[in-house]
Amino acid sequence: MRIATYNVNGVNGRLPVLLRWLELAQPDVVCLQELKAPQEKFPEGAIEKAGYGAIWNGQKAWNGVAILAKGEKPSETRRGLPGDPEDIHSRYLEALIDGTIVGCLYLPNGNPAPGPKFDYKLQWFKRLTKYAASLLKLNVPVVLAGDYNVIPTELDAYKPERWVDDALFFPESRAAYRKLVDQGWTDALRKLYPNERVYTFWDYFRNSYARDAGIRIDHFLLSPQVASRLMSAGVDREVRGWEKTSDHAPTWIELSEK
DNA sequence: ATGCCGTGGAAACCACGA
Repeated sequence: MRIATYNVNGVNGRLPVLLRWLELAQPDVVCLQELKAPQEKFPEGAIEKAGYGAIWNGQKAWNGVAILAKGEKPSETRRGLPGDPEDIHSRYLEALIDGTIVGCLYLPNGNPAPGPKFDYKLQWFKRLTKYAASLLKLNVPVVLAGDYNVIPTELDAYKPERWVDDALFFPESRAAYRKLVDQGWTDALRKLYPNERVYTFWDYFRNSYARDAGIRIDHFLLSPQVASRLMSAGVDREVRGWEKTSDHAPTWIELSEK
């Protein structure tokens, strides 16, 4: 089973690119972030025509997450993180697909830091960490995939020194990510590429993609029941070079059958 | 050192992103 995560930066503006990539890559499951579309404007028909069932948690203009599954509608198990009824951002969606719990998340950016947006990021992180612990306790296959908006280590940035004043690389952000992983999750890409620079995002400006000035912020965290089935992983980085593309590239993992 | 580009929504600019 191949599971992908892709921050599309606008699902309607990105639709041609998304459909082209789906046709090419044929992932079994896809987690999308930054739909930037209200619930009623999700392109359900086009995605269905491409062979995918979908559930989504939309929001006007910002945020928004979706889960697609080839040939079936994902069975929704959760919409939104627990712990803060005041939080109206659409940043979490979860489904049970083929016996695996797939959580699709879009963690807050947090800039400018410090400030209220950074506080919100850390709060959201805390809620995610608490909820993730409860998922681990289930002792079932769980994949937490998405845009974590965290550069975990210096190995995950083209020029780490450029990011020291950024919420994605603040010590608190990295510590929060480390604390989450240390519950017992496996960072799939880093597990398979322990010493290599693997990027999932390149700025639109400064010719970043051509210079390969990227960062790794889209991650897969695997529960032990899934980690043992991890066969391969990668980034479809050529998609980042397409016309009218997102600033993120699709990232994926391949799991063996149970 | 810098939102330099891009998206969406509202309004001929602004918020937001990383």
